[in-house]
Amino acid sequence: MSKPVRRNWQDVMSELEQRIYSRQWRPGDLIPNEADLAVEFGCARVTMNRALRTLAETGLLDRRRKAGTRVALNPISKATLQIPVIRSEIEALDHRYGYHLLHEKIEHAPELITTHFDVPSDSRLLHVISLHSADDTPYVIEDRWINLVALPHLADVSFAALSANEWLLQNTPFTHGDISFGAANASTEEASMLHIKVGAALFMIERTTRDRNAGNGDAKSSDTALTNVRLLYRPGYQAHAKL
Amino acid sequence: MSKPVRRNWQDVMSELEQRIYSRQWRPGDLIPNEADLAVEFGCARVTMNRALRTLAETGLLDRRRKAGTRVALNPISKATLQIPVIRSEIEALDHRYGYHLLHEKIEHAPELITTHFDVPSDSRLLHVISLHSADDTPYVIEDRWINLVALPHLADVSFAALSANEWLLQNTPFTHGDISFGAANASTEEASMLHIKVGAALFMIERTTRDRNAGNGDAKSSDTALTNVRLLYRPGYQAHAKL
DNA sequence: TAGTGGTCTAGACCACAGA
DNA sequence: CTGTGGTCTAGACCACTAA
Repeated sequence: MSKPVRRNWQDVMSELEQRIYSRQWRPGDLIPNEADLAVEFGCARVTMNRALRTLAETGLLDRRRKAGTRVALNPISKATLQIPVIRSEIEALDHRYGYHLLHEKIEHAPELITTHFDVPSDSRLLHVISLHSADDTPYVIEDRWINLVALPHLADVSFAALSANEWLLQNTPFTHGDISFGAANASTEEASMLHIKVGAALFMIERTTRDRNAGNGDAKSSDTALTNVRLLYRPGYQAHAKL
Repeated sequence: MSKPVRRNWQDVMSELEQRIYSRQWRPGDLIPNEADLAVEFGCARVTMNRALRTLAETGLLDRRRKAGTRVALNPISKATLQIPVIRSEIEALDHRYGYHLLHEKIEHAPELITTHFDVPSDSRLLHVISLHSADDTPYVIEDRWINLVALPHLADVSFAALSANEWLLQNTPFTHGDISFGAANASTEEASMLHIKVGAALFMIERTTRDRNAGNGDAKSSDTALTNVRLLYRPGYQAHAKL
């Protein structure tokens, strides 16, 4: 029983992890190729591939064709954050979800937004500001711009009852997007909305979602920004993730 | 050519995505099972499985044995954040990296930390505070506690020249951990370290790394916390990710 | 050019959980 | 109990890229 037969790719992966953690394979080391490892572990190459690929995805290994597989020098931690719908997030905490529409208007957007959306700077875009609350305590401010050029049918939707957050998530397919995290001091307005002191540190998420196949349905306006949202969370809020 | 033969799992996945984005399959819909889809697409079931599994991992599909595969109601966005070594992050921006050790002492830790580490509350833990800078501008404060019970050899290491961040990443294998993101107002001390105003909103990352197979090398003290670090970034800092 | 990872296929068995 | 996804296997060919 010198080499207990590993049954599935997760077991194989664990064993590989062990070799890394135990420093039998040290950072930078070139490890044997898939085929050899598969033989050594007594599994099919596909199984070994899955184990190695998964480790590479988590950043523990670097793989390159012909160059082989190496233990990563900087085990770049990849944290996978789940970004739930705000309502779900609040209800999962057993709080009563509340939603208030504060502002909904077609406006000329600041240049920052129009360049981000890649639309003419005098475009009229839909601006929606709303407040989500948990047990009647303000939870997060949602400040959103919607690209009516790409989503013209949204001009008539009212977000009085249902948040744009939910409506868009469930009704607007997007192919990709980018997101950034930061912090901001509460402005006077924001402070009064959240019932907190001016200047309090707020956790901020800013997200832009895009669609490669958007455009009004005719052209190939690839990579169209659909909406940009800035979420300002109440003080003390933290987003959690596992490594 | 009604059904162009899809060659690889990524093509298959794209076609599946299209059916979702085009709302041919709407949120909540039950879609055909793997076997049927494989026949329809003219590929092996394993290939279809890979495509479906990948979509499920990105949150676009919900899969359950026997219950089948459904288009996710809440396409929970999963953002994968890369957490690089601070030095790499700064150098990648073409800035000169600087490091200053501000504090390094074995102390009694606050209870918050000792309970987190699951060590006796009077344990003496290594406390390291340091400052990372970019082109001589303060970039981030690193406030770290190290579990000397699990990592006794660290008692003698000096972090005067090399940051604990790097040393630990490259020398201390960890199997998992958790991380949280938030915001904090700069305290008087923090403000003076970062050369900013008191109260400025700072983006904060707090991370605890653990090891299942730690312990001093003898026992099976599973799930031992190795170190906890709180990073306070200069105002304006943002972490970016793709969706 | 040759070695390595990336992927496909067909068939098989298993594990889980809904009906 | 039975349908579904989860996985394994062996062999094959392909794609990339370092040498």
